[in-house]
Amino acid sequence: MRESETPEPRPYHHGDLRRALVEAACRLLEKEGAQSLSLRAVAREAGVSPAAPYHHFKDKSELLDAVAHEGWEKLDLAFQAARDAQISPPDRVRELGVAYVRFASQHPDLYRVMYDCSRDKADMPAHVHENEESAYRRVREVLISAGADPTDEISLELATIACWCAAHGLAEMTSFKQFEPLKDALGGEEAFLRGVLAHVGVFAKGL
Amino acid sequence: MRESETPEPRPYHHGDLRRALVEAACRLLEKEGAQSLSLRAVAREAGVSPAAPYHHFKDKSELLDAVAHEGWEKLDLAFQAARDAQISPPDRVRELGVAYVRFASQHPDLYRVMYDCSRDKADMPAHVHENEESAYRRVREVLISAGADPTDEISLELATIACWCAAHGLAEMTSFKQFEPLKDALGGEEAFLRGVLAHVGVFAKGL
DNA sequence: TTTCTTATTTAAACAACGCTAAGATAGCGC
DNA sequence: GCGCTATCTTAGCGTTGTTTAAATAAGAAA
Repeated sequence: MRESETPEPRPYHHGDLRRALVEAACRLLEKEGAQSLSLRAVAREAGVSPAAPYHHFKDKSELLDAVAHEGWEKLDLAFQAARDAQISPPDRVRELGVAYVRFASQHPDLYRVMYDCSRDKADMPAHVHENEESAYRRVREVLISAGADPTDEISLELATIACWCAAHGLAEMTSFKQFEPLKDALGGEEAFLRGVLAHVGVFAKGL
Repeated sequence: MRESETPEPRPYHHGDLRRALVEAACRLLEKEGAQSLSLRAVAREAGVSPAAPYHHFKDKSELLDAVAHEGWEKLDLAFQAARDAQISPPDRVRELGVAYVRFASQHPDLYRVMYDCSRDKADMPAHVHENEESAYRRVREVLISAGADPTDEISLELATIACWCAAHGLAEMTSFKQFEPLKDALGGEEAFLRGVLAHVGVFAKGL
């Protein structure tokens, strides 16, 4: 807030502690895992006292909300390649699914935080669901261009939800070590993801 | 503590504290939620000191493992109706899916513990995957009797995994309040579940 | 400048947590 | 009786999330 125009004249004691805390939390998440992500550890990583975060976040869960928000933005970046690819609509649905699961596979602890926040509030994240550019809307549109009946609102929504469920389920299960042999047989995790999604109706045929 | 000499002859100090702790944990899970399920609270609920559980479980996660085990057994009971129903194989796959998600919807905190245990060990629960009676095998068999090629081992396994992913994803997302209007439009959560699963290829057509 | 006001941070403390170590107690075999 | 072992308790350690009060620094007003 209120960042001034010189290189580093910190307008307040720390500068932008809120931002620093979120970044420290992300750093710890990659380094130590979700298990050991305590508010005190975040404050320690940012070089401030344990009580400092409370001037920028109501409580720990609000810090995690901010981390999750950062996560959904990173996921959006991971989507870009699939979004811009010049491929058929059904293929694009599947590539969105692959990008989603691959992101979760590469940042498991961040994904866990992202999803736990949603679950605790019994809410889909705003990024995913609400605005016009959201992945939810995008899947919906691709389903239509792949042949779904645009007037059957209910069926369309059910199909979109089925997409998300399959992607989320796969995202959380892909690390199970029971699947290692199958991944090897298919030549890697990427092929495994594509293989599973190919068996989910909405991903396979566009409806 | 130490209720007076009741009919039952307690062979040790408490009788079967291990069992009592698991039951106390399940009770707390229904009453207070997963958030407030601490080891100390479980001990309190069971009427013993905070250190007592450590003679029956190595640490907290081992207690949760036992609770999760209990959970998978309860889920197996919830499966029975769908298993024994006299319906076509594709219908049975879907009914298994509905039973799975409905269980998670009715016992959200227990389901969370069940799944967190699996994720922390990067392992499918043994009940689900290993033995001959497992739901995993059962889905597999039903897929075959519904027309899947029994010789294509890889495709069969991918389809079975797709089933689990969709069911798990729906299990975790069904409580999102964004879906309330849709549930109302369809006449209840049960219809909503069936509607979503109908859009997942493996549930809809058996392959 | 000096003073006042407010935003930010710290230090100190509280209750609760997971867990460990030491000792007390109860059941069992001898 | 004796010892032995499993079980449970009391006490304590280090950590956590959170609150309170005091210190400090920045901006505005005099």
